Amino acid sequence: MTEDEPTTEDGVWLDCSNSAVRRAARRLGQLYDDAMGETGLKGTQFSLMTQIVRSEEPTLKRLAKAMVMDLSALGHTLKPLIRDGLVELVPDEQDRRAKRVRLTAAGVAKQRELLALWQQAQNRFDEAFGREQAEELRRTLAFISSSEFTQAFSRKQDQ
Amino acid sequence: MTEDEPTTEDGVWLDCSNSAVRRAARRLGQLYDDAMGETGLKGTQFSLMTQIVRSEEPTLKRLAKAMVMDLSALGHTLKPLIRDGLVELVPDEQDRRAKRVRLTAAGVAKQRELLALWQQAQNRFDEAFGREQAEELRRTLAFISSSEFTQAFSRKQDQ
DNA sequence: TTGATTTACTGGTATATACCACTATATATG
DNA sequence: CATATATAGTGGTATATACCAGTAAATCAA
Repeated sequence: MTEDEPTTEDGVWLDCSNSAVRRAARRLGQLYDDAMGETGLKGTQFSLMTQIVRSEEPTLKRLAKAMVMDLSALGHTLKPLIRDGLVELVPDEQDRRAKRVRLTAAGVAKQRELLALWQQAQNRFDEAFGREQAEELRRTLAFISSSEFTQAFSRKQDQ
Repeated sequence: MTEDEPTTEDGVWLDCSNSAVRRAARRLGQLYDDAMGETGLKGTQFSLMTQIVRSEEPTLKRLAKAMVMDLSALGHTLKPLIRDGLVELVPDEQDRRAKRVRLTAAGVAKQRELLALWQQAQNRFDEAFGREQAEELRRTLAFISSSEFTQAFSRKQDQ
């Protein structure tokens, strides 16, 4: 083997937390998307649909907060799912500014179908990474995603 | 305080590694982008420019690998930086299929300017999260990003 | 009750990122 | 050498995601 095309990923800049987490997100995106197979949906879309179920007809605002996502970004992300009849928006009765998000019947069925595929990917992740460590990593990442962490980060601003 | 608008982020689906890492990526993206301030660039663009420097005139292919990014995605991501005169592509002498990526003089200056802002954000992160833990997290994420991990994950495929 | 402010969402625009089909170049094979 | 194959990059299209400027509805204040 000559020295070109090194298999070791040399020279990678590993010092930035932001960069590190995005790299990992790209990698896991590929892995989980693969696992979604021929369903036509991506891992991100499955996550979003699952969060909608968990949140029990959240408003867009609340769902955006749960996803740590910009409200308008969420709106755009939902469009393909609405177009494909998996998700629908229902005006709130009390507050006519608000819209509630829910899965359609087709959406519920699709989410169930994807759940099995997701579980396989998740199992593979846990086995490859170690179940204990995987759980700890998810807790760690949830902490970083929390507004508590954002506040701690922001407080450091003034020296 | 009444029970509407709960400040606790309840009902968040925390079980998915893919979802967890993306949520954290969105959060850190906001934080690091903020830190880039009025420079007109985002944290991702700074990371990319820094990786270009570290890789010493990589080809697009090698840079994509270092970033754990799809080759064509990298091409698209580079476009605004090329348009703004911060990055340039130079055809390789030996292999005329390949193009090498490098910062222009303006790009080098800009990267240095951003470095100081990035360092502040990174310091805040390390203080808020704990320096030791931050380093361990980055190592962990680098492992997940590695092809070694992808192989381990993929081997689990066949039961 | 009316005017000011805040809140929830929408649409536009820009970057981030992936996959696919295509082109051009390089390499391997008979 | 000529052809088959593999490699590097480009362009199109689609989703992911952010910020900003608007609109409409709710709430607060005088």
